[in-house]
Amino acid sequence: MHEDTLQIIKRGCDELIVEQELIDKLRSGRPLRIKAGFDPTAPDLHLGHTVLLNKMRQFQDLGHHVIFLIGDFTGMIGDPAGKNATRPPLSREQIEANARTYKEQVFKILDPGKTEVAFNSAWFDAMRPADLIRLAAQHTVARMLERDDFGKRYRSGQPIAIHEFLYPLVQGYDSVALRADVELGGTDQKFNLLVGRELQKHYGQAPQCILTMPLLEGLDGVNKMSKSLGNYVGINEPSEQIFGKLMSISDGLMWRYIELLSFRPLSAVAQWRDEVKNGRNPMQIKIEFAKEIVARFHSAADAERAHTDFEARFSQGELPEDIPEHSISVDGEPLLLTQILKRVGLTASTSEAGRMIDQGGVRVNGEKVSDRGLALAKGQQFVVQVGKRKFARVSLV
RNA sequence: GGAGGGGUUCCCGAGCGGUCAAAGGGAGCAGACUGUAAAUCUGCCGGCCAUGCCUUCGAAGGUUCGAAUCCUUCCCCCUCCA
Repeated sequence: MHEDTLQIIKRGCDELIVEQELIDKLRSGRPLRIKAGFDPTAPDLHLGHTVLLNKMRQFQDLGHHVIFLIGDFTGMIGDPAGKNATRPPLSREQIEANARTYKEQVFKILDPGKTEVAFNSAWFDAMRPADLIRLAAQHTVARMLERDDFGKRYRSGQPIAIHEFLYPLVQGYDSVALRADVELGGTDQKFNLLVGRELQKHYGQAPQCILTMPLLEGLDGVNKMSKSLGNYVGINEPSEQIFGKLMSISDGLMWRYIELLSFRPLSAVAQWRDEVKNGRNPMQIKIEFAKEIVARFHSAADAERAHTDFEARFSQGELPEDIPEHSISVDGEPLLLTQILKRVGLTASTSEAGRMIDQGGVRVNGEKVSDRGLALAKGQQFVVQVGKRKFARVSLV
């Protein structure tokens, strides 16, 4: 084993269980089987996912075999989050479509030649009820309740459906089926990952090592980054969006993002911290960081462009480059601005449009609008703006 | 199977016959201030053909001039006992 292999593996991670076991496995010299599971329903990857993907990539670079597992069977259960509904299984076509989308995105980070994509329906669909009962017999309710969210919900009187207990078992069994040497996951996965170890022992395998990665906070700095909360930066987003979103995070959160997402050496990051301490504007560093990320998913040229675009737009108040265009047909009577805002999707309703006008958040061609009765006649072309970020170019025909 | 508690607007959570589109908090949005940051302050925060009208308080019926509030049935959740 190379001297710094372990250091590379451990960099940025939250916890490694059990370190000595991993050292022994690495010493064996064979390529290790590295497993990481993904939800089949969310093929829209964001920066939060890349924390894990980066780690997978590091394993690949060290010569190991990475298994990208799509939990299409697990998806029926839905990771327990207080909802007790089972989800209908996705159709074969949907799963394959999602898998394709995954690959497009994941291979921006992973090496396609060194990645095995697997689906856990492959072994669960073949399982008979008796097998499932045997699997369920490997764990106790008391141990399930050790899982933090189960325990909390149980104590506070929140419902827990039986099938939710199956989730960790199913995920753990995947490790058995794949003969995983190491499983990667977020810190929130620790319990499930540990169940994998237990099950492997029951099925006569050496238990997998567990490497947990910290969860990346979303743009709000409070909740973890997730699509449903809308606080995410998608890796497929246009470069200006990625840049802008990263610029909007708070200074404190910025350091967290740099720690988990930047590939810069830690010494360079330490230097940044010193500079800020000595009075450098943190925004400068945020720009450097945002450029690094844009360059990773687009290109260095795109990163430059996003930066200059950002300067023009916010430091000098110019209009953004790509304003969505809409044309609305008007017959005779002028159209109320509130109606236009709703139709164009800048506000959710005419009521909201009216409120926005009252609050001084609406501009037409840069002029603040204060009259919610304003109507525009056929033939007009203009740019409407709601708040700082939402724009539309409208022509009434 | 028995007894009790509960389901309120995005979330938490008050309300318990009219003054309720429903307190308070959180989230969110807009404005001021800025570095499109944070913090802070102010305002908004169901919809509409908009000084009025319509839809909402688990579901469906009913009582009443009037219901989130009372009654009936149903659905769902929790606790204790078995």
